[in-house]
Amino acid sequence: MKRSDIPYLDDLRAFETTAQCGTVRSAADELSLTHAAVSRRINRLADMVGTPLFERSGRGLRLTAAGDRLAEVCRRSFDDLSRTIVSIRESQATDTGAILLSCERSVAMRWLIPRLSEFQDTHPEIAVHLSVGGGPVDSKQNRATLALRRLDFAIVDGWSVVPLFDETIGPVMSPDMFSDFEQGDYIALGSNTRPDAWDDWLRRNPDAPRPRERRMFDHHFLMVEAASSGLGVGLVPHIVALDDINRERLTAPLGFDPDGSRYGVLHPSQVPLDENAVLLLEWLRNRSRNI
Amino acid sequence: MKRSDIPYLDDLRAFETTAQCGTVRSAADELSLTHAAVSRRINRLADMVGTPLFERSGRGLRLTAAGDRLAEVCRRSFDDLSRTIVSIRESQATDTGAILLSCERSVAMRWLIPRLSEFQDTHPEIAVHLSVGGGPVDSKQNRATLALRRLDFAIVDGWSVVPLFDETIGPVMSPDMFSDFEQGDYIALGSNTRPDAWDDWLRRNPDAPRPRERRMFDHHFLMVEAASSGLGVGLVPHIVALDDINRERLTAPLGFDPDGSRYGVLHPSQVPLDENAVLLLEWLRNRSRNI
DNA sequence: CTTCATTGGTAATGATATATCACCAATAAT
DNA sequence: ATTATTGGTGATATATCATTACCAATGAAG
Repeated sequence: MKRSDIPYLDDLRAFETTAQCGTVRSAADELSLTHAAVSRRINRLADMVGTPLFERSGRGLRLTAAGDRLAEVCRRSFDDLSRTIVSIRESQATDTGAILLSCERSVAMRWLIPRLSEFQDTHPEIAVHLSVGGGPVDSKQNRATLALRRLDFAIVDGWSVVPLFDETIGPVMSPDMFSDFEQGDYIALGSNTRPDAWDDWLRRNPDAPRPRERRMFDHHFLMVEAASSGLGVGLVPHIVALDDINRERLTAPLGFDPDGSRYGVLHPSQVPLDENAVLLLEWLRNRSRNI
Repeated sequence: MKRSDIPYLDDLRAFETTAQCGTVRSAADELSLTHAAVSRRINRLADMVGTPLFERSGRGLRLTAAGDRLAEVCRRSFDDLSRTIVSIRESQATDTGAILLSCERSVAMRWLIPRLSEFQDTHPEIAVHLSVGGGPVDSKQNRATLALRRLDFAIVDGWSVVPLFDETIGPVMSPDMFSDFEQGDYIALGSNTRPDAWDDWLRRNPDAPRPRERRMFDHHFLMVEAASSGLGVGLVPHIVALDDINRERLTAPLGFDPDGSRYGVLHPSQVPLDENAVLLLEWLRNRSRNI
């Protein structure tokens, strides 16, 4: 993902504050600025996005649809950042001895957390701090952390990789939607995090029934939830659908095909893993053997 | 939440790029800056956070534990922002006629989405675009949107509120953890989004068994998932635990008590709701009648 | 209808922030 | 020992940006 699309935070903050306050002038008060400064920032942001964020309504402003979406993402992101920063400020050196395990959100929710209690039962003395986040690992070297990742990026020097299993993806749906799916009477559910997933899959599976319609979600895990709730057919990794298939909340009539990528655990190769981390790593390998 | 804890985006971006690249100099190249500028930004950010984000390692840097956490939040937030911005750029006027329904993440996943298919079955012609996000509603007036919210903030002028139900919260756990809970041999699972939830609840329920330990998650829905997976006892709103209780994946031995707040649907009062939105609103009221 | 207090938008200017250019110290490889 | 890296820092020139004026448009009050 290119980051060239990110404007200045100060612009975003001015915009978000204005969205909350409702008027430029009250936002300016809140930010200890003049309304002129706020106005400039908002306009520059709108230029950058390519769409007006506000439209005039009487003597005030109202958000456009695009502005509404952006405002909500801003608020969430700022909340996340703010919360993490105060949390870091407070929890100085609280994490003594804990293992930091980083993992993608969907995998954490649908695979890791449901199995983690087993590990905790056998090793109650080991504290595992779970940190959600995917994508390339952050730096050449960071803390003695394990990172469970989809290996779709270049491995940075200084990290060791323990491969776990191949990623396989396939269409999944609520069992009572199977006949609709066979007849091509289904909505394809996608996520904006992997926008080309359906196109790629349909190209590789020319005989599969074509979707009647498409529907995008902002997050992968919302899409999975929507699939198990019968809103349509989701294209998901096997690992994420596993438990719901066993519970018969989902079926995968066409099975799962490898998409080339694989999952693995990354850890810094310079610093040797401590014994707790080795235990967790071994447990991860065992648990993922039959996927 | 005060937003005074948010530093400049340019600092965050310099930090995040450095975390990804591994060295200040390569990050400076990427950002078309000199290494001096990047170094300054990182140091200022570290001052703001109150903790060193990097520590020297040979001639390079490595993230500290705090830096690691912050880097991951930065990456996620930037990805989110970047993705929505390009998505807004592309999808100009794609959302014609769709209802925008905004809803908190946890409630969307554990309550709304599982029920939404029912609404879609009876009204397949109505497209509902779901947008996750909670907290105060953004502007005095925005699009013809419905927002399902916990009403723990001041209602802005220009919005109408349709109350739905009172919020009740209570401790929930996997059924086989019940005896441990009774004996006070349990881990209290909390989320950083509502850090005082357990303290408040324990104060209001002095006879309830006290937790042996605490464990915080970065997000509410991770905590709920951890509770149903048997990692401990979560303190969650009834609406979020409802389905898992019916499926007997969770029990709530002490039931749920009102915590003073309530849920409702917000919509702009100036613009009249179109008929589709009225249908959705009515459906929401019916579905939430027995909570 | 007029007046007045709002609203947001904009051009020019001066204050502020900041990137650069030097340096330096420390490390690693040759 | 030498050289090419790394990151850090002080002074200065630069460029950003907030302010101060203004203006147009709207809505309420008289």
